[in-house]
Amino acid sequence: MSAVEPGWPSNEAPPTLLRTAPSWLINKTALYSHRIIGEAFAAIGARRFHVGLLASLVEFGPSSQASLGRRCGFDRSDVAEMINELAEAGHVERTQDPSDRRRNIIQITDAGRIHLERLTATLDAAQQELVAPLSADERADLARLLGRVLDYQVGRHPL
Amino acid sequence: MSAVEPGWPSNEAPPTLLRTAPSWLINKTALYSHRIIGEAFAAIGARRFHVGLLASLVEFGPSSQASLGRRCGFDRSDVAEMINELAEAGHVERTQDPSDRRRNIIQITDAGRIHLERLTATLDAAQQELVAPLSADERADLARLLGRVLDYQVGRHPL
DNA sequence: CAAATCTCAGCGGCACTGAAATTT
DNA sequence: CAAATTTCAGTGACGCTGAGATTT
Repeated sequence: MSAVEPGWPSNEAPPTLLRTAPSWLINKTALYSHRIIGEAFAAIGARRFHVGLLASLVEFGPSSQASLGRRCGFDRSDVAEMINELAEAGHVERTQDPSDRRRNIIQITDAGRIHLERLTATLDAAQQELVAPLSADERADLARLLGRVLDYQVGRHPL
Repeated sequence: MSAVEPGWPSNEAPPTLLRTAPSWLINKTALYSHRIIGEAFAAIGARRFHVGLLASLVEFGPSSQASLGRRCGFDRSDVAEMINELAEAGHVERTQDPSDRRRNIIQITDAGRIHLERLTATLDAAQQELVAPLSADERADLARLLGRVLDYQVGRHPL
């Protein structure tokens, strides 16, 4: 048995300080997550942010851009751009709120719902690839632990 | 008991699809990690990449830039820039390898070792903040699970 | 007036690509 | 010639800031 983990080139393993640092483990795992999910979405002409926005609109109904941003953890200014793209693709409709004319009301379209179904299936498959080495129990543990950290941090600073 | 997790604005929780997606949990947790560690390092005039490179040089001795990049998971071209910065600050020395003149030999300096000690202390404190809501056992579980995912992914595609 | 919303222009950190030059 | 290393120029996704215009 070796001190080096499987998968690493045995002569060029990462320094112990990184290997045992939760922040490094989280960041590098997030990098693989980006790659795997990003490629899977790109293969169907989608982007990572689509799924959160559309799922939000389905679960909570029509929303303002600001509310969508708070739910999904996107900056207000980025949401404007994202909605441009989703509206251009016909996945959402943007109308002005007559009862509060500062706001846009964003609604998902039928095409958007269909798109979301593909996104969900694609995301599920990509995520299975991501956490492939973990058992079902371990996947649940990981989600639980990350959720605890996230809840705590969100309580200190909003997403 | 409510269905909404603590910390979230009760009326603007994230959609269930995100909340239960491992990729989203990882990405958002990584975002907080970036912020917390980044700010802690900025407060002492340091950057996140310093710690990995310097720790690598201490643990494994003088290395080429390519080797440093493979150990820490940095792109070859980014390493060149990073070493520029560390050399400028006097934390490393860059000399040409006489036995293989393609390579640079990067060595940590005494100032670099002192810098690393500060970095390590700062990182430890920042990481405690990051995983504050978890018990010691849970922190170990989280590191173990992330490490398993990382090892698996590194085996498929290098860092 | 204070606060919220939308929009735009721009910035910075970061991962990455492609290509050139050198050396093995 | 093939492969490895360094370097540079540039790209793109992403998180974020600041400011302006509008409305509540």
